[in-house]
Amino acid sequence: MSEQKHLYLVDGSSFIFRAYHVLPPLTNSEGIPTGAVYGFANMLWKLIDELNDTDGPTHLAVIFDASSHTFRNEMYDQYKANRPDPPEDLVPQFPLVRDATRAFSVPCIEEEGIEADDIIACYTHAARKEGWKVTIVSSDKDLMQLVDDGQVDMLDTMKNKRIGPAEVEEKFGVPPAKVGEILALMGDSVDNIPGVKGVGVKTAARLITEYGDTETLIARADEIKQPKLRENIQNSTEEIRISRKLVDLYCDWNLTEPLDSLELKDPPKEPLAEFLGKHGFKSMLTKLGVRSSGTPKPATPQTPVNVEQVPFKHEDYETVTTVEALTSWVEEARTCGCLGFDTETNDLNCMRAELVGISLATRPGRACYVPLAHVSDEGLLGEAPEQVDCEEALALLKPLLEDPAVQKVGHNIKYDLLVLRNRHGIDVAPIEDTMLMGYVLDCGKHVGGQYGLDPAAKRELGHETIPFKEVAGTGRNQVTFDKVPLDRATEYAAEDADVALRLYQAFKPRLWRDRMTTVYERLERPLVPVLARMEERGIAVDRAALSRLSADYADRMAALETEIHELAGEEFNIGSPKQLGEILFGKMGLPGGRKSSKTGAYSTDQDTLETLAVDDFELPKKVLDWRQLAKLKSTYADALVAAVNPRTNRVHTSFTLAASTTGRLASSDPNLQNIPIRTDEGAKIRETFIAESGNVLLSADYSQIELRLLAHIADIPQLKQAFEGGVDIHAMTASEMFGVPVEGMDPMIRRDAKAINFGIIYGISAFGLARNLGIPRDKAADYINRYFERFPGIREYMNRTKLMAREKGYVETLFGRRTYTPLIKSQRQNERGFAERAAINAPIQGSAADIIRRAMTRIEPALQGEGLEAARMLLQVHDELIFEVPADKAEAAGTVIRKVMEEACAPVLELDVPLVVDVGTGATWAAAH
DNA sequence: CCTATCACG
DNA sequence: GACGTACGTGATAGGA
Repeated sequence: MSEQKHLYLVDGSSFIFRAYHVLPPLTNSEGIPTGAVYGFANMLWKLIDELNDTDGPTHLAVIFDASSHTFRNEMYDQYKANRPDPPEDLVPQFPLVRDATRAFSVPCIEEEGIEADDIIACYTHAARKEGWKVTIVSSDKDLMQLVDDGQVDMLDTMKNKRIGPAEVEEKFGVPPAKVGEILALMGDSVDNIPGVKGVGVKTAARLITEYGDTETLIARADEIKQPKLRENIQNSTEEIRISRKLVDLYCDWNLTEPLDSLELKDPPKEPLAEFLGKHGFKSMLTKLGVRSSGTPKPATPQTPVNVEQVPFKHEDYETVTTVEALTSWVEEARTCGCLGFDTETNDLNCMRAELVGISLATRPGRACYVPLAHVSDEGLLGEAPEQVDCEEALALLKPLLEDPAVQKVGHNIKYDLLVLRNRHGIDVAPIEDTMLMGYVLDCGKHVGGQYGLDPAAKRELGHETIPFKEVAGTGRNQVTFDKVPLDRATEYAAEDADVALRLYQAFKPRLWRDRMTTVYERLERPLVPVLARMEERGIAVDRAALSRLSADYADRMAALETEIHELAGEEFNIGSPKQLGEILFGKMGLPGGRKSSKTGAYSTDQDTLETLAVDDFELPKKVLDWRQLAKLKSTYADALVAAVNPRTNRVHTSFTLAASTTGRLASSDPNLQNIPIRTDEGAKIRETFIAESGNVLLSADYSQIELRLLAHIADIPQLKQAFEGGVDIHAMTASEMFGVPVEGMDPMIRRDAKAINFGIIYGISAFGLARNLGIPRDKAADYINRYFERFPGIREYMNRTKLMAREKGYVETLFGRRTYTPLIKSQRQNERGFAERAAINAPIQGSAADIIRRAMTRIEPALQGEGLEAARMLLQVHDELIFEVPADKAEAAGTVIRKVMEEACAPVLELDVPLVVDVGTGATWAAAH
């Protein structure tokens, strides 16, 4: 028996997945995930070392899938089309697993166009012919076809179980040789093998036992007794035949490695020790007889650096002023794979900004600044400092910044992307953004601009960065960056690139540890270039129309002002809430004056003034009108004219990915997400947003997306049915609550139900609902109780969500985005109340935000695929996307856009409710609605 | 710089 | 029983 050769064939792919799911998300010192690699290496070790002589391998190979496209895709285009992508923290482990295999001196075998299963089949057949024993290390059911009495078996190393013909027959009810017939009938939803509807393993086994194979079954299908089954089989003959072909293993391939070359050798110690040491697999090093403290030198020149151990030394940063120095930095950067990167400009607004310099960091502590457009600190009067010619420097930098093998790490890199794209034609890629990493990791923990570079450096690295004011001055003495002397500029600018690189090293392992890599890589990073393009395109406005509106508003305001002053009996500043309050509630003695607890001033907000207006007081009515005009004039008409970029003649907003606690975007400078629409006067502003001639604006918005998500997340059958059937959701709610028929519903009752539906999304309270509807509080409480009675799932959702927030400290969206709720355990009940309502709202608002983000990353490629790249996405307003499209392409583009938006959850998720998108087009934004 | 107000989803 | 309360943003003007 000792002469008996025994080949072990390891199904590499399936094993990686199993190791990944079993082991915790370990990372090596470089922050690269290695959990699956560790599991894999351990298994190989076991196979080599621990099996006894009679069972163990004399020959061994690991088989991988080379690519996802194989000959089966040629046979059937839907094959494995539903396969979700592997988890993000598994992807970088694929090459490492191959490294591990080679470190053990075990051959890796893979072949473009065929699957690991086929390669395994080919080797199995070849070895069997030679009279060898074969063990397939896998638990994949497709491979069970190969099991054979006495000569071929399988080994499930996770369960430590051998699978022979008896085990196969137990599982499938037929001998191994017939397993292919069974698989063809059963189908496989994961691989998209159709099979026959309603046929599982039991039925398949019965049919194959009776008829022998699928062809005979098809030929004699009319003999089947059960009518439904007979019909299904007769209707699926094509599917059965294609399935039979798909599950069949291909074994005509010429072996790339001859059988004998797979002979198991003792792995040479040194490369193995180096591999194990590099990834910190200490227990295995010990087994190998190498003490981990005495681990050989690090394997790569890029020493794994402990971020905190490299001090910040500003004097070590280099100012690059010659072509030679720049060339040498570019060369160094090319080898480092991951480059810290930042740009300096003369303006915070990136559409107006001019590039002033670029900084690079190749490893923590090693960074430089390349000034490109610095002038003397006296401006153009003095002599400019020596620097590389801008064009020449950018020509040297462009290949680096566009090199697909060098990741450019920036903090808020969208800004840098735009500056370099704008007038320099450099498309920086691939990118990483440490601001977005910090945002997904800590969303909700910080407020305001706390994801910016300076606070992040303080928190994550314990480092105080040089404040901008320190180099550029403050107030009226502040200068633009091109006037900062090069030595100070270098300290400041190079530090930013250095910090970005260090933050990357700090965040990357945190992302993996918290399992937030997918959120970052799917919902944040890919949006950066998409938003950059939207901002760059901008949107056209009718300046003349805006100016006319502004003048009209000014006239009407002046008229109102005179009337208001007459009514008040004195002149005062209508725009001052304080003065207005004194007039209304002090001097005139109107009823209902509420003083705010904070400032002690009377409240004069819309609600208050409207209440007074109902009682026919003239002055508050006129103030309301005046306020509306003042708002429209200053915030919109005047501001939009001023925002038109003279270079492009369009308005370019800036979208922030890291602004909100829920995952929504924010728009600023100017904010184009709050352009008026609700009143007729306001809609006139929206009419000034126009398409270029020959084009139309196209608006595509999700209908009731948050309520649909509520129905799905809280699992409310009535809501789900209403959405499924296209029923008016608010009328349905009213009908359920008040027992009135949907037909001929009183609009006021529907209005109440609508307010309640929205209140629920906001984490309803009786007080809030009462105020919103202008009804007594006990009546509002009664409404809420009735709602909970009719839809008990809502209360369960609210309780479940609050509990999750308390126990884990965060809540999450359907796609895994987290919002931390630090105040959920506050002793102050008002703070706690806020946190609870925000916790209830965040999964709903945030899931909607995730969905439109997914759509936005897919829409441009989808349009391109249809030759519709002329349709350009311009704006996002939370549940709406605005495009500018050549008029003759609008219909086709609308079809593509609708499809992408409606299917944005797939393939990760299937909602219990349909998503519906309304599309409209028109010459203006108002008309597109 | 903070507060109040109001535009949007 | 009292406490204050709808969720998420950004821009503007007034006033300390």
